Amino acid sequence: MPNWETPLNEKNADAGADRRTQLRDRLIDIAQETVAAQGLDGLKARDLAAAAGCALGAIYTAFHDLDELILRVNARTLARLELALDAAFVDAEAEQALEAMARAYLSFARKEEPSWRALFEHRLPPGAPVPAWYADDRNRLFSRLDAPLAQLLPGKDATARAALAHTLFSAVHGVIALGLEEKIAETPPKLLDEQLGVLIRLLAAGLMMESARLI
Amino acid sequence: MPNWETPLNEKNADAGADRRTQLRDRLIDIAQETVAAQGLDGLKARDLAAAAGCALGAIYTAFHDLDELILRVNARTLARLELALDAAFVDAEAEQALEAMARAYLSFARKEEPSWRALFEHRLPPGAPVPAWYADDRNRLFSRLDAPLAQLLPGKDATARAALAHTLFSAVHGVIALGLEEKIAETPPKLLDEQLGVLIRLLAAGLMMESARLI
DNA sequence: AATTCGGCATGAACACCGTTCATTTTCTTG
DNA sequence: CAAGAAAATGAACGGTGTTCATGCCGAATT
Repeated sequence: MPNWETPLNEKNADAGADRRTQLRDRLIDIAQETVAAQGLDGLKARDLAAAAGCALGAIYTAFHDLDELILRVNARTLARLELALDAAFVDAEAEQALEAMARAYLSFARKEEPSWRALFEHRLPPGAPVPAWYADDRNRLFSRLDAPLAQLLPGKDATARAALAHTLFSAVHGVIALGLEEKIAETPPKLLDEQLGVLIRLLAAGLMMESARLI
Repeated sequence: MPNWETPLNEKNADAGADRRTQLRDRLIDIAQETVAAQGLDGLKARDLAAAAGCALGAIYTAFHDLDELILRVNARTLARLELALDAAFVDAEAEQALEAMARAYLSFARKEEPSWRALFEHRLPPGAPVPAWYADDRNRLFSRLDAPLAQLLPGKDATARAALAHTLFSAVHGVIALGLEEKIAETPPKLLDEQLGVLIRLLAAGLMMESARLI
């Protein structure tokens, strides 16, 4: 058991910890590039160690699992996705904001398809709980829809709005996920653009009606 | 290369082929049970051979791959799903039929969650084409929506209707998939029921408006 | 400064995976 | 019944993630 409690008075008391986080970051960087280029299945412990210039076992001094490393990579992907959604968020009309975010989501999925797929392909071992920091990162995604929905449905309370945000996001995700999935249908890009527009038009019409009913 | 072209005049000329298909069916049966109980990851070649009472190599006399076996298992799952959707298809009002099918889809996903997940978790090796027989089985799913949509939108042509069916199915699938995905949100069952209802109400309202516009 | 000592990086080794193929076994055939 | 072809077998292969006895190195002590 290391002497964590009494760090010595040296200036580089926890130099070991520094090198640890340095290695962590380097491994996450490389894993991120690997996943972006070859998908989750392209991530191999030995290749990763070779690319990072460290020993195979060193990976397991920085992370408990490869799963933990993958969650870190996915967290970064989520952060990039948030940035992409925010960039699309023109706070003009609520309806247009929702459409812009849906289009941005499709655009991101296309541009970073392997990384985006990794968000949903990865499963932790059965019984392993999702780390709180990852759940938070993910929940922030849905909250992006909150402001437009509040504008569109002022009568709804916050929890109902959060549930609706989740539902709308899931619906858009479903269309995009199955549309990009070549195994399911191989939808031509133009058709997918069009069908996403159809979905949004249908949902928007429904929201308008909902809004009218609540008034 | 076996002498397929000239089966001999014996009564059990192709006894080998019979035993082959017999073994195939037995392996699919066992794999189906395994996937239903433990998910795709629970399917191991050695366990499968042991359960079937055959040699490890015998699996590869019946199937080229484990992937091929998995596709067969998934095809059976698709067939059961089709049955479940058909059972829910009360051909009364189109809107109610669509809702009933969505509810039946959620019910099936809950009752056979590991098998249902296997439909979407499984990926064939990169570059491998999807067998035509599997693509057909999958396309039949969407076609279930065609009749209600035709009733609801008589103006739309068949290809547009097929695309719309695909879109609606995908949206419902997205809500159910992310709702059942504990990694994403752990939606309480009652809330998921409710949100599926919300989605259907929104989409139905949109379809009504679409229908009105087309007339 | 020499010497001990403790903690950490190391990569060979382990358990397990899907897949193959030399060997054995089985069956058909002349 | 013998000879040959055909098919089943499971040990072996190459690959995976993970572990842990080993040796190294830097710090503390005499």
